[in-house]
Amino acid sequence: MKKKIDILSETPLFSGLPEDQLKEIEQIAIEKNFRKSETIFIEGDDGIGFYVVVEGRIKIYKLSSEGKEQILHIFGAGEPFGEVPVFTGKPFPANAESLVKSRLLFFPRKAFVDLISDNPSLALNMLAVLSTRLRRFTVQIENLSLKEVPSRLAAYLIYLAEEQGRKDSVKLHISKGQLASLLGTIPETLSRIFAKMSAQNLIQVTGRDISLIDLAGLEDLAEHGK
Amino acid sequence: MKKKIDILSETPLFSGLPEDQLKEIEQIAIEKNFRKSETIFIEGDDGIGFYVVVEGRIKIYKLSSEGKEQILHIFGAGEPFGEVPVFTGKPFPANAESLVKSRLLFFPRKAFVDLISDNPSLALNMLAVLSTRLRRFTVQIENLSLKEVPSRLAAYLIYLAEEQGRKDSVKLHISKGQLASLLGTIPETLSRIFAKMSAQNLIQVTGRDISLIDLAGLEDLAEHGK
DNA sequence: CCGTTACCTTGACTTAGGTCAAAAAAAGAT
DNA sequence: ATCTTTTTTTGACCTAAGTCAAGGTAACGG
Repeated sequence: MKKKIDILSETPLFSGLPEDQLKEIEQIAIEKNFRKSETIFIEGDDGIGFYVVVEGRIKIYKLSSEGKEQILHIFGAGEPFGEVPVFTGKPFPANAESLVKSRLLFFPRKAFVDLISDNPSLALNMLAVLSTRLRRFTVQIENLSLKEVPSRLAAYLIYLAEEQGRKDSVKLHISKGQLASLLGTIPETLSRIFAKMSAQNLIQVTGRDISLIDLAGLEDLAEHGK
Repeated sequence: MKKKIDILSETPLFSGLPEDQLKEIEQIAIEKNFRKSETIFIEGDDGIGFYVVVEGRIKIYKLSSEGKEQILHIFGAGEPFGEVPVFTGKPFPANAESLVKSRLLFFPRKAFVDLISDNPSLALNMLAVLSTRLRRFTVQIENLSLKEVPSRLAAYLIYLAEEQGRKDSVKLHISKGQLASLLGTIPETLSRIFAKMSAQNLIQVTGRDISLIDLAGLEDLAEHGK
């Protein structure tokens, strides 16, 4: 089991900060544990602080009035989430739920704002985190509105391959149903597209393991359409 | 013609800052002027600074490989844009173009980061700006993925009515073609939906002037589907 | 090991909304 | 005003992807 301070020093939000400041940060952090599928907050809740994932996996999502889910992010170890209300003063704009048993650190709003106020590096780190998040949303909007589902899936597989440091196979860390929700579609459609891409010899699917057979083909599919 | 410093004090980014700091900020700002339909930056350009709109209107957008456009934001007086590269160090994730003749202030990256570094209020203001932007993107993703075009249009009209402080009529400040792009659709579809909503006596359209005849009906359409 | 539950796939069908083409209407320019 | 260009509308058509329904497969607790 990792120590809190080790996680802190590894998260981009706190990277490059001197030891004594990390200790201060650790002081205000409160550990919270969640089992699988627990709600951490829901849309409209007042945000009295934000979280950093120590271990586990958290999904941030929206629900339509008919119950369809769109996943906005899936956060893992070292990633902060729920910061928006800290700086806007408005409620959470989305829901958060643990996908697996998770250990989180909670940072109360006021204490954290005080910390940022006399710590420019921390402020700049947080600005970088939020800016990176804006960048990702830009890509997500582009995908949803300008690309078709097969292209989104191809792009996601390529992204996963880079993230996992392999270039010929990837392992999904979420169920295919959740992947459908992340890509802005439904399980039936995703299943059919996996089948089609397999038939075209772009990939080979075995449960959650996916071999990328034709990376160039996938890149082409991701950029231009089929 | 407004003075630079008046605009600065009115923008949320600089609100609440003491006079002498505003003067410092003004020092580093460089005025730039653009005619209608000029490119300010394109996706992939290195961001050497960000902008604040003094007057005019700027669209931030993405293009698909086939040339379809998705507008991400339309910014008016007092609003900053192009800040993401300042804090991530990566290139612009989207394109920016003037919709009309516009006057901007440009803030060079380094000078601005220095300013933020010894000015916690400015840092917190910038965090609030970015957080608000994240919130808006959340809504945009929700709209694109969980709502149909008529609902998005209804929601947009309601938003405009609030913004313009009237509750029975709004005036579009962009062309219907641009509105289509903002809503993630195409002009033909938007035109048909305007026609249908008029037939249903929800609205009445006269050029860019739109009367909101049945606000309750619009709200229902925006929340739940047709 | 077996039953239950959750997850995934496949088929038949429907539909929102996109494409293409052309006309009509507005907005600018000379 | 009149011509030109841009914007908007309308019609006929097509297709990606959603819905509904039913099996199949894998995962899990007892």
